[in-house]
Amino acid sequence: MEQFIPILKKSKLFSGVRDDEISSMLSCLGASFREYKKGEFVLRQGERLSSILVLAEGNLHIQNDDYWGNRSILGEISPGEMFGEAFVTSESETLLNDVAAVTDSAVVSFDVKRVLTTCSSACRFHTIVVQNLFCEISEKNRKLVRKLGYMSKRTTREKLISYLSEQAKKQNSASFSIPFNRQQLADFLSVDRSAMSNELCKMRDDGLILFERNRFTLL
Amino acid sequence: MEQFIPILKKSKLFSGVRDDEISSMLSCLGASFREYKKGEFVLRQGERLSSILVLAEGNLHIQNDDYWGNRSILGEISPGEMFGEAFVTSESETLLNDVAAVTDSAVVSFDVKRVLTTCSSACRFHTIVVQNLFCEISEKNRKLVRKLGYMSKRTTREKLISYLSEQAKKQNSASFSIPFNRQQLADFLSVDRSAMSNELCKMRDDGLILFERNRFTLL
DNA sequence: GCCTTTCTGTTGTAAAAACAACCGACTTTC
DNA sequence: GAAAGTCGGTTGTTTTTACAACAGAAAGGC
Repeated sequence: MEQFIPILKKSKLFSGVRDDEISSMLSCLGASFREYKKGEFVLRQGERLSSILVLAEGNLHIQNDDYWGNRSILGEISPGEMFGEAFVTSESETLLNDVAAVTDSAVVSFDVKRVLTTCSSACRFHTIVVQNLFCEISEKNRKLVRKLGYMSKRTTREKLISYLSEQAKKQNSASFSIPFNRQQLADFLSVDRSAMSNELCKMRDDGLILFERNRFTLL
Repeated sequence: MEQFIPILKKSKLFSGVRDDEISSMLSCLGASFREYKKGEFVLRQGERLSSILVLAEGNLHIQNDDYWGNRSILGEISPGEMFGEAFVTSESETLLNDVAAVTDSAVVSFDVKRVLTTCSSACRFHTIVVQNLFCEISEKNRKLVRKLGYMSKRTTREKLISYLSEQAKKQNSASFSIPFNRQQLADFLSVDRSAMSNELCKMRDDGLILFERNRFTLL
């Protein structure tokens, strides 16, 4: 487990926690670790979850496939990000989505309930981690709200504009890369890929954007 | 403020906290209270927020109106529910939506940062409230994920079915009321009201559902 | 009661998206 | 380096939605 301390140290959840504190938390919380091959499922819809997970390396998609094979991508997880946290508090509710490894990935998991329930809050790291936990779950919340913003737009063009604008803002530049290919972006925005591809080209012809592969520029 | 203790006691945030503990928290956290008339805005998009809010009575909508007057309803707040919590942790980010009073409402606000930052976690209520806070923000998170589930459906019919099924499940009955009228439901699902109304009738003709006003039965 | 406002359903038309099929460019694999 | 697979773009058709305008029912005010 020790090899992940540098990675965990950079994660938002352990931000501000010293190496030796992380180390003691890992053993205290019975942290475990697992690797996943590209395409493998880290979590499956309908499962129950009792641990919080942090992606150590790789890339994950939170997604959902219906009977007819239509995929919907809820979000994307980058290294250092926490996931699954919203489902550990509910005894009754099961996972609403699959989590799949887009590339070979490594995941660290541990029982965050213990962070919240043990009365050892006197320790410095407990206080910090609880705050970090709250910050990161809030951020996830805002991410979902922003996504609902894109999805509530009525036309594909509006969805694209709101998503791309947000990315430009986030990356502080009119030129930026997105973490999706065309099919994935379409699944993320819940539109048809070919129709979206078509709309992107129209937007380029209208002088709104430039793009090449997953790199976009807003004009 | 004291008059709200019975209401706050029933809220999820203070679940498991004794009256006298709530009382001391209120003063400790400098809780304040305000009433809003029907139609008034409790929060406006773009504002910064430093307090967590709890609805004591009435009904609120988290919503967003674009330039052309198209409204999008993100969610609905019932008495006892917390809101605004996802925006207190971010110094930089401003509110993404308005919060409007659908009926005359009363709101209690207090600085939850103090719950998290003070080192007085030794007190019983601090521990409980932090746990409650985590549970409720997780629940909010799941609510958003569920909403994204409805919105990711491609057709109005599918959106309606997924939303109505979820309500039936939540209320544990094939017959249930929803907290929206037609226009509000359309704004919630981001579809056109008349088209949705039309689709509902087709679904009734197809023997899928029965409805009258805001009461629905799944068949 | 009567008037006004709000709510819901209906219809027709125009616009947009989904769907399906295909093509060429580029990658990967053996 | 040939074959298979992936990716992005294009086109035409069908389906669905948005939009607009209207009408009847229900609710609320005076």
